[in-house]
This record gives sequence, structure tokens and C-alpha cells, in this order.
Amino acid sequence: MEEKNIITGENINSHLKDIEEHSKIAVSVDCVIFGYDMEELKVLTISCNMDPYKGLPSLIGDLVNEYEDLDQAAKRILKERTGIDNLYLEQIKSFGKVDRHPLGRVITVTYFALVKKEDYTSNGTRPAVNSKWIALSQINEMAFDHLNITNVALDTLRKKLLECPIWMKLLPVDFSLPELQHLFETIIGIPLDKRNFRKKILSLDIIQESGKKQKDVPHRPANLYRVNQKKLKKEYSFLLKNPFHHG
Amino acid sequence: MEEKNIITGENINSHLKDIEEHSKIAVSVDCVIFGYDMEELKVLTISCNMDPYKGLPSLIGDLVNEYEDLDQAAKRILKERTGIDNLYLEQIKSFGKVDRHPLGRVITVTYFALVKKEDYTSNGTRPAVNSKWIALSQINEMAFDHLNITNVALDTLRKKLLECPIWMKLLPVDFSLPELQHLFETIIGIPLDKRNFRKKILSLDIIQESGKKQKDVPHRPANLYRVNQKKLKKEYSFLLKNPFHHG
DNA sequence: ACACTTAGTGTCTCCAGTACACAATCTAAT
DNA sequence: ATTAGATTGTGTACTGGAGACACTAAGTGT
Repeated sequence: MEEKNIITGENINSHLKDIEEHSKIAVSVDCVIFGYDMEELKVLTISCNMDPYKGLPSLIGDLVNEYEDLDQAAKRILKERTGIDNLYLEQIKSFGKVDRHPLGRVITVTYFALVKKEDYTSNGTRPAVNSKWIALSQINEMAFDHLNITNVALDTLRKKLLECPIWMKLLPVDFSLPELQHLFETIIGIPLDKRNFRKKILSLDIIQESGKKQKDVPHRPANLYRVNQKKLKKEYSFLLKNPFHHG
Repeated sequence: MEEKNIITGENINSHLKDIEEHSKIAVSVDCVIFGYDMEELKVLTISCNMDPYKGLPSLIGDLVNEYEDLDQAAKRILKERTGIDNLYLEQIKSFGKVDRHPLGRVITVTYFALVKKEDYTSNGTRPAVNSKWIALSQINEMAFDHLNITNVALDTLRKKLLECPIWMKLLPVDFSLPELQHLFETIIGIPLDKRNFRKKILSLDIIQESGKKQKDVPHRPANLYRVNQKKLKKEYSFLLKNPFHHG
């Protein structure tokens, strides 16, 4: 049986036009945008108005243009929909069931993004029309296969959280250890021991006291910490140049 | 600014034809097929004959058809190129730089697969024309972005190897502990302590003595083990139904 | 000044990872 | 039959991180 394959370059007898005529498949990017308001973990959604999913929350996404890289597309979508540049962004995986989109064959490449609520609500942002933060605990149905995608994104986030300090992308510059612990508990879903948590985090040498204290709380104020930039640069430099941690 | 988005279903004013006209982008699947001959870790490649990569090794891949899921496409390609059904198969990630393919815009979704050499060389297989196993240590250049893809696949394999017993997909039914250790050392790239390795593996309760011994070796023969199917079913069932471990 | 709320701290136990050396079993050669 | 050569197979002691656990400190509001 003769081989002919324009992808791998065996026995070429085709050119650009062949490829474009092959492509009855559209490619989209969908982003699971996680936000944290010091209370709950939320996802940015919009309301779908396409049958049969009308009214259900949907992830933020768009088709990929012919002249932009996948990562660029994700970045563009985030910029368009949240107004923020330089979010933390990481590819998860691609979903390509034939019938996943009612209007035709659309393969979607998914990303997850982390947003500080303080950035999202700051000046200069232009949130998508009708976009809405929904707490993960409140989501039980979504349009398309987006609930599945969201769950995969959450798994990825959980794994990642234990590997490197991406949590910094969800917290303000100054934060307290109890706040950090609450973030962990919210994402991982199980309560943690206060003393062991502090011991562990401090031993990583990734944060340092800022000298400041909490204000306007009706109880003993917590010390505020911030990320140790030197350590960060040394061991987790990919978290500085924000977008796209490859590997 | 008005929103209009056929992906998420805001203000729909388009239908199937719109999507297909949008798609100037082709989608391919490329597989990093790992094989192990009890000596080295190898990758199945074919020779590219497309400029400017003529002569370089290329991964096994093909365009995705309009009517097949991504996973089905990967499975089809593996079947076509190795003749084997039911390989272990797992999606890695997608690569979509605009200029990654000289013939046009092609986004590729990549998978890695694990093959026992004994399966590959058994009857009934119909390997791709000109396909060739190349030891990872011998690869320093590949066509397209395939070297990058291969490296990402190797990273994924290394991580996975420490999480679950996918190594069984690279070994014969009966294998010795020294053989298993050599496989680990080959993939991870660092030598391991014999006693600690055995202690660790045996403590997992995932393998059991087969009763047999090595034959035809010019030294003390090793005991042969095989995978404990009950334990496997209980804790790693996704390794049984071979293809596609999601999550 | 007292009650209330949350922050902050140290020790002990247990287990998993690591380092490490010698006896046992087979083949091949003499 | 004995010996040399090769590789398999085995146990113990040390170390460091994870986990369990209870009280004092520092603020606020009344």
C-alpha cells in the first residue's frame, strides 16, 4: 500500500492549497479563567445562547485566526475578554469529539488562566458583555463539553499548585499566611493543619515578611508576606515572564 | 463593542457553513511512539522528504479526518503505521506555531504511545514504509518541530513513569527485576540503587513472581515476575482498557 | 477590664527515601 | 570436578519530611 502523507513529508505531491482544502475542521481556543476573591475559587463564564445549550454558562473562547500562534490566540482572547495582559496562562489539552459543537466540527485547544480579582476589577479592563464569575461550587451544568474541560482544568491546577508557587498569581502582592492557607484549602478541597502548613511554606523560602500587618480586622491582625523575588527568579523564573509555562 | 462568537454561542448569527469557511487551518495528529528493546529507548520515525527537512527523521502523523474524534485519529494512525491495535496512548499537548509546517497552517495534536518490541515485530504487523526505530540518544535533529515534541513527550513519559506502572506497556509479560530497573534507568537517565529499587517496586504490590526463571543467560538467572492483575484492576484500571487515559 | 476572635508557635512520632557489602546461583573454561 | 567469572538477591541503620496536636499572643468591641 503506497504511503502519501502531507504531514510527515512522505512522497510529497501536494502543496499549500491541498492542506487548506483538507481543513473542514475549525480550531478554537477555550480558556478556563480562574479567579479568587479571598473567599471562593471562581470561573469566568458567559451565557450561551445557542441551542441546545441556551442559558448555560460557557467558557470564554474564540476561533483561532489563520495568522496567529495558538498561544497568541489564547492571549488575545484573554486580553479581549478581561482587559488584562500578561495573565498566567498554560495549555491543558485539546478536545476533539466529532459532535462536541452543534454547529460543526470544532476542535478546541484549552488553556487555564489565573487572575487576581484586584487586577480584574481595576481600571482599564473591558470585561466581556455578560461575563460572569461563577463559584466552582455553584457550577453543575455548562454548555458544550465545558464542564468536562473545567474539571480537567481544575485537576491540572491542583497538581500544579503542589509543584510550584502559581498561587501567587491568585493573591495580592501582600498576603497573610492564613489567607494563603485558605486558598490552598479552597483549591485542594481539604482542610490543612495550620502549623504544618506554615512550616512547609516557610521552609520553601519563597516568601518573606513585608513588615506590614493586616488592617481593619476585628481581631489580631496577621503579618503580611510577599514573594521572595530572588528565590523566584532562581527557581521558578517561568512565573515571572507571565504567559506560557512550557514543560 | 458588539460581541459575536460562534464558539461560545453569544449572539448567534452563523451556522455550520460559517465554521467551515472559517477553517483555513488543518489539524494533524503526531504520535511519539516509544519502543524498548531491553537495551535502549527508541522512537519510531520515518524519513521526511519535504524541503527544507528532506532526509531528517519525522514523527508518525496524519491529518485528522472530518468525521473522526481526535483520539480515534491517533488510534487509526497507530494501527496504520504499526499494525497494532490497543497501544497505550495518551494525549500530550498541541503545537500551533504559524510557521511550524512549510506547506501551510497546520496545528498538531500530539500523543505518545508505548509499544513492546515483541508486539511490533510479531506477525500481522504492517509497519509504515521506511519507518525506522531510532534510539533517543542518537537523535539530534528532526523535521519540523518534532524534536521539541519528542522532548516534551519524553518529559511526560518520565513523569508518568513515577506515577503509575505504565512501564508494563514496554515490557514482555514475564520480566526480571534487573530488566525493570534497567528500563527505569534508561528512561529517567540516572542509575538507581538495586536494593532500594527492588524494595520500592515490591512494596507497591503490583508485581508477583511467575515461578519461572531466566533461560540461556551465562550467569545466575533472575526470577521472572509478571503484573498482579488484581491489584492492577483495583488501582490502575485505566491501564487495562489500553487506549486513552484521561486525567 | 473583659469577652471574643483569629494569629502564631514547638515537639514528638512515624514512615519513606537513601546509603551501603556480601553471600548465592548459574555458566564457561580448564 | 574444580575454579573463575558474572550477575542475582538480600537487610540494616540513618536521615529528613509529613502529620498529629494545645496553648499563648494580639488585636477588636462592649
